[in-house]
Amino acid sequence: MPPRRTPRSLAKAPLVRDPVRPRGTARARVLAFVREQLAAGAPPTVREVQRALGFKAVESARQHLEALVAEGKLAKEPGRSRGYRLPMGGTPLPQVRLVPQLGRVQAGGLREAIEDPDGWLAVEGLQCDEELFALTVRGESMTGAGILPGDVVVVRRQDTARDGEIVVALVRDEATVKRLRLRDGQVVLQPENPAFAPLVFAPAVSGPDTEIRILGRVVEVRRRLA
Amino acid sequence: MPPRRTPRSLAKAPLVRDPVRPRGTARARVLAFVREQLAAGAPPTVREVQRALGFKAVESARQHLEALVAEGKLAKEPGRSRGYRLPMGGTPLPQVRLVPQLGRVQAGGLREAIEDPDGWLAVEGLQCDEELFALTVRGESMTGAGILPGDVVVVRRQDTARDGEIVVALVRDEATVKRLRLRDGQVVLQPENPAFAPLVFAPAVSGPDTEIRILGRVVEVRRRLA
DNA sequence: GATTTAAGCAGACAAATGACTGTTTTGTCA
DNA sequence: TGACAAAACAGTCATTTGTCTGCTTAAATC
Repeated sequence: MPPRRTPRSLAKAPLVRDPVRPRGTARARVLAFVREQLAAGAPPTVREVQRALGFKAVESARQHLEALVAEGKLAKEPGRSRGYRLPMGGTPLPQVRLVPQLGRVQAGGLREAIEDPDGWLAVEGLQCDEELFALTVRGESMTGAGILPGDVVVVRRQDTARDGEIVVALVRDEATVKRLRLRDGQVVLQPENPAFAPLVFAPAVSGPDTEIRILGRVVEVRRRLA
Repeated sequence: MPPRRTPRSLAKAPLVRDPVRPRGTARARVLAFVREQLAAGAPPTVREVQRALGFKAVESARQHLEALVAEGKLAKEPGRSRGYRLPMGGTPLPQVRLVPQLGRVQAGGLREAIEDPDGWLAVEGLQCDEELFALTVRGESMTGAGILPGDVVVVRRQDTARDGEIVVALVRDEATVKRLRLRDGQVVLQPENPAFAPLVFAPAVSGPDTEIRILGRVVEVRRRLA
């Protein structure tokens, strides 16, 4: 809705469009067009469907859309503009959240790395106020916990953690994944691989000034196979 | 904390130092919300941003959105409702796809189970024409491959697989995850745990009539930690 | 030929949505 | 403190957008 300042020529500007090409029934072409628009970033309005299909009346497009909803080939979010979606069989849609995926984390540069991520990861079912990021695991020190090199870990940003939790810690300017152990006033980063030795630190409380700094807790592990 | 970028009034930028804001600035949270909505299927309206961020005025949300466009972190299609997109130069959003998550797979009931899933999983970067589903792993037979009980595997539906791939196979009315080995005309389902024995089958080609039937190939492994 | 049915058309209206103007609050710094 | 700017707020309006009602046309059906 570009009010006063926006020229109308821009307002009517193109969609992902194809000229008139009667392929399939009108209804099938409506469905195909909605799918294209959804893939292109946003579902279309009824009038965009009308123009794309060459209808002379808005209602023609709307009838096709409603018919597709009745057939179960489309879903609709009532009361919203551009409310047509792909049907999900009645089960509720997961709450998807995008999490920045970081390449390399340097000392102190966590915040900068989050600001300029290498990519984005879709994660579900997590609190909206949690600060999350994702890292790719290097090394085989956690294979015993089912975390292999190349796996992606989703990390909840926090400065402290409890005994037994798997954390991402910054040790000597390098981020590593280990299991945290708190014993006798010591902080131990415990690998889950007999070939690796635990890292033991003195202070029981981590902070910006200590040798070790906890960046966060691992809340999810992902692995892509080929 | 490092100095923030200067988003506003670039002409006067040198004189005015940017104030240090609390962790999740409002503008950053607006950007995150738009990204999430785009991943969920459609960009939000200005008023949806307003409600999500808790603004009491629509204009507050709109100013943030326009500022993000000026910063180049968002793009806008003028003249359209829900016209905010990601800029072409930025990091691309993952193409999120929803995959049905199945509870228990009975013999022959895969198609029915897919039709009526227990839930949906957001998966990215996969071909749109692939038929995918998700399963929860039972048993410890694949711990050596980093697949633990309770993990969720994303499976690409296919009847055959190649040697060495991790597959989901239907054996005696039960779906199991194993590594596939094809040797000397035999089909071997190889566990990755010394405590388990491989399952050996005669025919090199699986089908509806044989003892074993391959349901698909594991393409992703996920594990949630508390 | 009359009836029915489906598809499309035309126009109108109300709600949703984007945008504008002006005011108030809030935080920073001289 | 007071000046200043950014941010947030409140209210209003224009455009878009969904939806409704009634009408026309064409094909199928009896």
